[in-house]
Order: sequence, then C-alpha cells, then structure tokens
Amino acid sequence: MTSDASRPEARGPRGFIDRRARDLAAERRILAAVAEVYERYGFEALDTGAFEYADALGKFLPDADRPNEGVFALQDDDEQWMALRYDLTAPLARFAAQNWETLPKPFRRYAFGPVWRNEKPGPGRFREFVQCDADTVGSARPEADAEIIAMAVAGLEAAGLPAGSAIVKINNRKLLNGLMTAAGVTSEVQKLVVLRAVDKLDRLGPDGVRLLLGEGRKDESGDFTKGAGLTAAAAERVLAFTAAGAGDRSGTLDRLAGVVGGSAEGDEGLAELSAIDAALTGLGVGAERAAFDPSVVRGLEYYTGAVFEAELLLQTTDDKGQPMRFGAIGGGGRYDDLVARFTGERTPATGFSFGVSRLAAALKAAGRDLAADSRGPVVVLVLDQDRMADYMAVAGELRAAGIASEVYLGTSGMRPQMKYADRRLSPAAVIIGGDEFAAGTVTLKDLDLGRALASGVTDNAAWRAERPGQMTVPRTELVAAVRRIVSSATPGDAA
RNA sequence: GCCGGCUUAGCUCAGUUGGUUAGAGCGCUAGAUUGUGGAUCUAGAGGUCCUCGGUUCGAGACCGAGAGCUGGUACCA
Repeated sequence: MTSDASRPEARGPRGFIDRRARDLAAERRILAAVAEVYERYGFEALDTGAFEYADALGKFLPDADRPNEGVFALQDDDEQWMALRYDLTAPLARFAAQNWETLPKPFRRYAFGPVWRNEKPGPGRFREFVQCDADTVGSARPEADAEIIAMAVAGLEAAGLPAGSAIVKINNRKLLNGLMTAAGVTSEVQKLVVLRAVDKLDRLGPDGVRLLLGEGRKDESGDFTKGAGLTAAAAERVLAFTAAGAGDRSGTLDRLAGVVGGSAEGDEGLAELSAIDAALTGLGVGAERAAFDPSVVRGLEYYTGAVFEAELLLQTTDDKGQPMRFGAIGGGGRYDDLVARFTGERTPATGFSFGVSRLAAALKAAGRDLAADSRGPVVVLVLDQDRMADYMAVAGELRAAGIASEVYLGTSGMRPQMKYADRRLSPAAVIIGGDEFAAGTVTLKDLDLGRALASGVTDNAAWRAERPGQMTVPRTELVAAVRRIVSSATPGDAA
C-alpha cells in the first residue's frame, strides 16, 4: 500500500473535462447530422493527426523562452518542435500545400476532432474541445463563401437548432479596411485596437466601444484597457458604420456604400458582399438566416475578405436560471494567405467552424436536449452464484435479439442489484432464482412502471407486496416479453 | 498578463471577540425487510479545517508567503 504522502490526488488537469455517455451521445448525434449535410454539399471528410510541426501552425511558434505559449508543444526525438493543433484550419492549410499537385481543385473538405489550446480556461472554455470545420481551398469566388454560409445554416438546423434560433452574420474585412482609411487610421497598431473595440460591441454596447475608440475604458474589475485614441468625430464614424446593418441584405449594402464606398478596397468588399447576397438568395437563404452585419470582426490578421459568425438568438439561461448571453457558436471567413505560407503562391480559401460541445450546450439551452435518452441495459440479476453460465446465456440471447443487456457482475445481494438496475436507468430486470429454474420460467420486472408508481406509495410493505410491473413467463418467451417491456419504455425520460 | 472572491467530510455548506473531543443536510455502508428499486426509522464509516511559516498559554478562526479553485478583464490563431 502506498503511503498517504505519495498517493496521487485523483483529479484531472484544469481545462480538461470528463464527458459521460449523455454528453457523448449528444455530440455524436450532432456530428452525424452535420456530416450528412456537409457531404450533401460535396465536401469530403479529412482527418489529420493531432500533432503538427510547430512552424506549420503559423505565428504561434514556440521559442526558446516560451515553447508552450498558446499551444501544447514538445520536441520530437530529432529535436524538431511539434505542437498539438489549436484548430483544424492550420492543419488543412498544411495538408492542402503538401498535396496540392494531386488534389482536385478547388478542394472541399470537412473535418472534426479535438483541438487543444494551452491557455487559461474560463466558463464554457476548455483547453481541449471538439471542433467541426469545413473549407473550400482554391476558389476566390464569393459563391464559395456563400456556399459555406448556406451550409453552415443548414448544418446548424440539421443538428437540431430550430429555424430562426440562430443567424449567420456576415461582414467583409475589406469594408473595415475602407472604414479605417475614411476614419484616418493609418498605423497597423491603431487599426488593430479599433478592430478589437468593434469586436466588443455586442458585449459592451456602443458606449463602451466609444470609450475604447477614444481614450480607453476601465472595467468593473478595475482593469484599464487603453483606447485607440481616435478623435470623437472618427469614433462616431466607426460607430455609425457598425450600426448600418439591419433588415434585408441589399438595404444594408446600400447604407454601407454610403459610409465606405469610394475607396478602392471598400468598393471591392461591397462587390463581394453583393455577389454573396445573390448566391445566398439563389440557395434559398434569406436575411432571417444570414444577414450582413458590419460589426462582425472575427479574429485579427488571418482573414482577408468575407468574415462570418453564427450567433444564437435564443434567450438562454444558465444552470442557476439566470439569463445569459450565449454569443457566437461558430465563425469563419476568407483567408487567402494561409496556404501561401507553405507554397509561396497565394491560394484563396474560405471556411467555417464551430465548437461541437458549444453547439450541444446551445441545443440544450434551446430545449432540444438530444442527450436525454441514455437508458441503461436490461440487467440480469444473479441470485444463484453457481449458475452464472445460465445468466450469461440469458444476456447472450437478449443481445443477439438486439436488446442491450448485462449480467450483474458484482457480489451483492438482490436488493443492491435492484438498486443498481434502478440507478442505471434500466428499463427492465430479469429475475431467475431457484423457483424459476425449477419451473422453467423467468420473472421480468418493468422498472419504469415501478418508477411511475413509486411516488404514490408510502408504505414499504405495500410497495414490496405489490411487485409493480412484475410478471413471470415461460423461459422460452424471455426475448419476446423483454422486447415488449423495452419497446414500451419512454426513450427520453425514465420517470 | 491584470483585478477581485474563495479553499472545513465524497457533495453543498455552518462554525459566535481566538478556548474542551470541529458540526449539519445530502450522499455512502449496514440493519429494520435472508427473493425486490422509492419513502421512513436506527446505527455506522468518513477530516492534514489547502500548504508552509509567524503571533499566542491556546489558531479552523489573526498575520505573512505560496499553491489551487473561481469570477471578471486582456489576448484569442
């Protein structure tokens, strides 16, 4: 026996979570539904390894001082730095560059799997989480963006988000660049600060953003964020731009043209959005599902054209019943320079990704808790230790008939076994003791029936005497009788 | 990174100006009930009061440092 001092504490690293059957079933269902949609749009599945060489992941290169900044990195035995992927886009860029000669172009693929980020976990934010991503590499057409957007909309709905509960908001980086020019922003640093400020519009509101555009803002925790230092007039201009989105897409475009039209880059962005609008209309996606919104910024450098963000519209509440802001459940955009890092050749690409467990949480908040029906197996009770083979035979028969079942493998008596079956949310228990063996029968107990009756029973003697939902049938009718009980069990709710 | 809050049983938490043997509810185990789930009753197990140092006759409580957790904020590919 290990001494107390050397015994490890049973706990996982922070930011990593254990997920049980309930959550896994929900996520699996989402992925199956989304994959089906994505494949219907002509995207092929791709899986790449968890590790990439660090230089392939882009600007978050480990260096000698801080090799793990942002990513989980380690040195291979040949001393090359490799790191766990932090998203699915960077591995795609690497894959596309590596296989460019032989790929059908444009290359359309989707992927899902865990990604890892070595940063401080927050509420709903983990250091390992499952992402689902779809991209088109090698097409600069706005229709490629429109298709990704339409597919995102269809995917979210297929996963179970009711129509109208989420909207994809679309913007274009080129408009933002045009706006910067109009607002007199010249330095790259200042531009970044302005973009970050705009990105916080949904959380801080126009007043908070106005502060960030000007001198700066002090938050409730007393932390001060330095502002962009714009003049009041310039700040108002930026705010006016972000407020220009509302209603139908072409109307929004007209208003935006009034603010950023005229600059070469702004006009280019407007033309792209106009083409996206037409394509979306052709695909049957209206403004209630995909709208232009100039306040969408997404990330910082990386994106080069259209950017989009899927936002949950439902009023949601947290565990304590407090209303909460759910925010974005996914996002993406056009990144024309990512593959060029490998090939030196500019390769247009666009994509969308979402967090799978985040979507699962959104579905739960939307009242579509797909995880509810994780019922346990039929439990075969062991009353005679010497007849294990007979019990195994029973479970085998049930399994062969497609009914999930198991023999109780503990050593406790009958009552704990019943308790076990109850706790597993088993639909039924199979009871075969000396009486049944002698008579060639089996006793079956419909546990759901007992669960339903339990609330009305106050006296234990009566409860036990009643034997709710219990029946004895000939051994030969075992499978048929169990099937009747199991198929009448409520899938979602055991109570 | 910056700012706050918290840390006592498996869980949720009490614990009086610093004073005997540190408590409750839930959960767990056993019994009432030897072949029956819920409820009830009874009994039991379960503690480095986060760690180290200091003050004191005496610290779960006060002081200092550290760790962990948590909320916000910054960053976010």
